[in-house]
Amino acid sequence: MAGAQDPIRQQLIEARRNQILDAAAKVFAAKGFHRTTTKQIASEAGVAEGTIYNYFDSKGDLLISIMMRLSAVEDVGMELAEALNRDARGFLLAIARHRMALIAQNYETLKAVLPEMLVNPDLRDEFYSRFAQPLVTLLEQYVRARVESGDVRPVDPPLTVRSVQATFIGLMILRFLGDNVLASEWNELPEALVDLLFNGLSAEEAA
Amino acid sequence: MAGAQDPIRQQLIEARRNQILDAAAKVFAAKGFHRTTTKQIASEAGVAEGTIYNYFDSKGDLLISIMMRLSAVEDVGMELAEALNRDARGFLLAIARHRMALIAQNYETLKAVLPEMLVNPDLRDEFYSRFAQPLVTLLEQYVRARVESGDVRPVDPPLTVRSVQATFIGLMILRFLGDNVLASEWNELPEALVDLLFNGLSAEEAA
Amino acid sequence: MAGAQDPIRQQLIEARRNQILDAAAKVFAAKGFHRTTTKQIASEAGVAEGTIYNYFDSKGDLLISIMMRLSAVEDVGMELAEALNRDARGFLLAIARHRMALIAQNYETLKAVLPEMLVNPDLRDEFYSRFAQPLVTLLEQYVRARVESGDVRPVDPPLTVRSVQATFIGLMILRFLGDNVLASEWNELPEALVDLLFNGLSAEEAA
Amino acid sequence: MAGAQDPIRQQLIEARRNQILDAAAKVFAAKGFHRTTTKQIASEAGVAEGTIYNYFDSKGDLLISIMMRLSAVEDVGMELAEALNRDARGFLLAIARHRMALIAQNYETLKAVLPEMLVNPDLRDEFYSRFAQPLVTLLEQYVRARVESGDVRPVDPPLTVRSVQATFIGLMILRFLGDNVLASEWNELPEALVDLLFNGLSAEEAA
DNA sequence: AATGAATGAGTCTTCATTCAT
DNA sequence: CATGAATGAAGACTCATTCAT
Repeated sequence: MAGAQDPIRQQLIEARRNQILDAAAKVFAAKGFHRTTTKQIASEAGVAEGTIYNYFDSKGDLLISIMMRLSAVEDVGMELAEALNRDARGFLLAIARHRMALIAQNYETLKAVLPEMLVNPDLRDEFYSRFAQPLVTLLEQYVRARVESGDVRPVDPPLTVRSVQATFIGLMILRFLGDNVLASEWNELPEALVDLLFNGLSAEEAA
Repeated sequence: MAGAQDPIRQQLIEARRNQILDAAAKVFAAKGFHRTTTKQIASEAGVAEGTIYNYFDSKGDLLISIMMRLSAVEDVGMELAEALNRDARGFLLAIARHRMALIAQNYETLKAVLPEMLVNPDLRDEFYSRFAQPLVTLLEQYVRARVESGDVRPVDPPLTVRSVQATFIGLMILRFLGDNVLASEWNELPEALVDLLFNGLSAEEAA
Repeated sequence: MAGAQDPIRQQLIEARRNQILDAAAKVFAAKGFHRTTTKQIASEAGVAEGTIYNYFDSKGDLLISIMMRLSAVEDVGMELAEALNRDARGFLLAIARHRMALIAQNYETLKAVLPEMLVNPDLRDEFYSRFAQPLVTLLEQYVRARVESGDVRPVDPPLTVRSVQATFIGLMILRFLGDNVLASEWNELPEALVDLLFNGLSAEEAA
Repeated sequence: MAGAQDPIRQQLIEARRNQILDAAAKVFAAKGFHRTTTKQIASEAGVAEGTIYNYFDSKGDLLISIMMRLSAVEDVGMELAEALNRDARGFLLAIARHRMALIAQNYETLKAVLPEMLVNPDLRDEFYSRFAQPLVTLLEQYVRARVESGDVRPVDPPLTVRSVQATFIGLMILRFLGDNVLASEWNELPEALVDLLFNGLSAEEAA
């Protein structure tokens, strides 16, 4: 009897958790973690305040759980396994598209988590090791290889790669800050970005 | 009598304000705005809690004042008036150096202000209109001009310019997140960055 | 149909009530009434939280019911009807043994009830009128009679009797407080106690 | 300047602490620790809720501090140094008077602390080692010596001594429970008690 | 102008109790 | 009857702000 209910109960629990996390992410994104009260989250989720604590340990646990849910979505390795086989431009474009899509699809979550992350060591380390570091490492290996093969100019790989990574992050921040152009042209960004990063601004041919 | 003292009094007041703002910026940068108590700020500044309120309206006013002090430092127009006369590469390098230096010199202030800015509309607008927008506007004008003159490839100016601006911001964020390479190689960044943005990654000549 | 089930149902209900009360007494004794949650009681009893409320009105009702169950055990009159016929020493010994045994056999229950009793008027009155008062009254009558008959010295009956009663209570408290000697020598207590109360400490003969 | 204020400030702090502890003890005694709210304590003390936390870490700290203040009052060694030189009866009387007076003078404090002590290990250990244990130890040494010297009958010292100690505690409990006789005759208790403990109930001469 | 004790509104969190299944 | 998720009132505690000295 209970055997059949267990999976159902698990699903209900998961659904309720997501319901609460969605509400929390929405309010955190709108007002910031500290300005958000548990009462507001409960109200947004359509549950009582106490219900939140049947599913999460604390308000801080909500934020961490929001980020964990994002981690589950992120999967650099998979997506880019195929990209590695492309030429440099194709690779860069795949990365850029993947990144911009990730940001667009998780806009609220990221807006909820990022400001607090800059200030909370636990979240920071989690983010850095899950999102920032893996991409930097992967890019660095790729750039080194392509510099050796001659496809890419002899740039400084660590700094170059961090600059590329920084561009993704900075564009997200600029969107958070309310930049209207980015909001409306977000889908054009990967192309423009790759054009910039791959070909550079200079009209002159590289000597 | 008061006539002679006024300027002196003004200086004393200004000194005390700075003493408090320095302390506040330091603690905000270390623990975040909301986790910082006025007691901690007072302790760091070596004054009593009440004294803070003789110079500032509220805790929030401290943050705004910290940012205002940064605004006073920033002076895009001045610095770049001369840069406009250089060639594209020189211009970009001047901008990058200026930006990286600004970040390095105001590291604590920026770390104090930025996370809260993402969450506080007042601060956000102030930052966007003072720091982000002016540079974007200036860059955009420059890029348009140089595209026309043929010095710069026919890129999409708005997106390109935002990407450049985003890179500066993203590098700052990555430093906040504790990236060691950026911390130690910060001074090498402008060259590497300009090399990337101006020449691009591609080893092939632009057709 | 229900006619035959009634007695059985009554037994089942009684069994379930006792199961819950046993669990409650155990946890109350270990952690105190207020620090105990209904969830802990349910868990200890092996039932769901809601089930408790099918048998008891409230958490407080559990405590009162625990005490009522103790009242049912206690039966001063019965036990001492025979003791009244003994000589003074035998009577005192019978009382002491009865009391110490009662405490030992209901250690957990008493430890659960007593601290809260000191603080809860309802429980206090119940305890005082059921346990303290009857014994005091009985002892007082007995002492008065024996003083008149000359078996007992001309003591102040009310104060003497309360002192004797106090000794029982105090020994229980000292055990609650973790006194190791009392825990291991509890069975020797009645003899030692009667020796003290009956003969006194003095080596000199009463003049 | 500040040199002269320090002692004054210390006195003010001590006065405010005592004001709050008095209020807390009063309300704890009346309603019990857990049923007392910090708001009630504040109201009773005539201060704001927050003020309590300028002087104490937590509600629990109030209780511990109440007990500590009692510890400062208690001074078994001093009082009884002189009593040791008396004969057995005089010694017992001195102890009894000292104990009954201590209870009477700290009635509220004890009523506040004792119930929670039975349930809180920290308080329990503090009480046992400060109040129960020292008196037991001292009595035990005294009884052993007097048994040897022949002034006291050959009783079992550990159990006898604990019984005496238990009587003091039990009398206190009976008062807490609302015994009217004890409340009105408290001052007569030491004599009656010593009469009982020293001479015993028996009218017969010890063989 | 400086101080820091006092304030009390505001928040997170707990947990006894209810009730739909 | 049994269950346990949902509830929300209640309470301990924090901390920005005030103000008498």
